Order: sequence, then C-alpha cells, then structure tokens
Amino acid sequence: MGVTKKDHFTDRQNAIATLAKSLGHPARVAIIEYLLKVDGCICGDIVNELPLAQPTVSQHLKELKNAGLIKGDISGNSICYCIDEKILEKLQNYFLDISSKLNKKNNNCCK
Amino acid sequence: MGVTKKDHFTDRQNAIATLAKSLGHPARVAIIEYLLKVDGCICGDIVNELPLAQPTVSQHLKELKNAGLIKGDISGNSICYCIDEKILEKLQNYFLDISSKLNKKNNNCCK
DNA sequence: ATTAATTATCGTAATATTGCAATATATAAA
DNA sequence: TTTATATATTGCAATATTACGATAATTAAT
Repeated sequence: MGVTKKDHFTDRQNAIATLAKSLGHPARVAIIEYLLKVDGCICGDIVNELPLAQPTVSQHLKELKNAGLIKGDISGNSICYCIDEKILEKLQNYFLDISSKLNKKNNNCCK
Repeated sequence: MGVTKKDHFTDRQNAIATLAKSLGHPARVAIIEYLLKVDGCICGDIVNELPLAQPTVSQHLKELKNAGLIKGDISGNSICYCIDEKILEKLQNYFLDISSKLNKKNNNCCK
C-alpha cells in the first residue's frame, strides 16, 4: 500500500515520527547543519551549498518547513530560512526522555 | 527519481539521516517506546501490541535493526528484541550538539 | 515423526519520495 | 515598463515504502 496507518498510533508517536522523518534525508540534515553554521539564511545560499538542483532543494525546504523545523521570512527579493528552536528542543527533549528511561531500566536482555 | 544521492553528503549526515529515517514511522516509534516500557522483549508481544499484521511488524523490526537502534537475540522458540543504547545515545548527543550550537548562535533572523 | 507456535521472507498492490526540466510567480533593478 | 534575479510549483519518471496474504523456516511440544 505505501500508506501509513497513522490513525492507530498516538498523536505523540505520529508527531515524533513526522519530525524524525523530516530529518530522514541527508539533504535535510545538511540544510539544518548549514543554518546552524551561518549567520544569514538566504535560500539561494542553501541551493549553492547543496549538490542538488534548485527545485529539489526548494522541495526539501518545504518539507522541513511543514514539519516545523524551519521557518521562512521574505527578505526583499529572496527568502530567509532559519531553524525553529522550539521544535528542535522538542526533539532533543524526546531523546533525553528516552535516555533517562533507558537508564532507569535494566536493558540487559540482549548482549 | 526516488533515489537518494547519498554520495554527495558526508558520512555523518548520511548516518544521522538513516537513524532519523528509521524513527520516521509511528509504528517504529511505538516499538521503541514499547521496548522502553516492558522488561521482556519478545517479538510476539510487539506484534500483539501494534495494530499491524505480523509480516508488517517483522518488516519494521528489520528496519530498526538495520539502522542499529535495536538488536535481537534468539530465545528458544521466539526472538527477543531490545534497544541498542549506544545508538540511541548517538542520536541524543546529536541533538544536544545542535542545541548547544543554537544557543551560541544568535538565531534571530526570523521572527 | 507430527503438529503447533513463532518469526522471516516472498510476492504484489497501493502510495510516497526523490530528482529535475520546464514553467510560473514575485520582487528588484535598469 | 522591461529585464534580471530569486524562489515556488507543475509534471513526470524512477525508485522506495508500506501493508498484507501466502508461505517458508525454525524450534518446541506432543
């Protein structure tokens, strides 16, 4: 089928999956890392940085934006994309939570 | 095309993307959360827990295993899956790293 | 040895993703 | 106003993912 049965999972599980999925492509990881590195955030710079055609990058930017990981501001002729700290914090907290649960648990049933 | 141009990105970017992708489906998030919650880790329990058919769950388990997030031990008739702490730690550290970089940066170019 | 139970694999259909050329849209510059 | 620049959208081909029935493979129980 290729269609995910979202209805059967919790909102939280779907939310985490959506965020994780948006980082599930190296180009999108590269975009986040680029935005972390630079001061500006002009779309054209991202296109130049990545080894992909402009429409492809635009598509990846759209996915990151839909997931909430980045936001975009119109800046004259071009568009300035930046990381949305809140959502990244959410992801970070999720993994912190998992780690603390793992620590409290004896996770030794497999070697 | 539908084929990811992995060659053009760094190993680290590809590695993070692979891990994130493996959590990019609610069923796989649910599997991880289930393994965190319970003491045992028998495949059949996971199948019962999830609203998906056995072959589908088996496929998701395989993906998590390929990504390195879980490992499986044969346990008599059945198979015991558990979380691989090392890899989850890797993911956690990645997001901690991003957060600290975000804090050092003035990320105020978009409102 | 047969049968039951557990998990993996195969085959296949439906849908999603990736990538890009072509084109549209919108703003800036001349 | 025309032209250049920057980004988004459309359309399409290739590949990947998701889901499951049927079946294989493996071990346990009888």
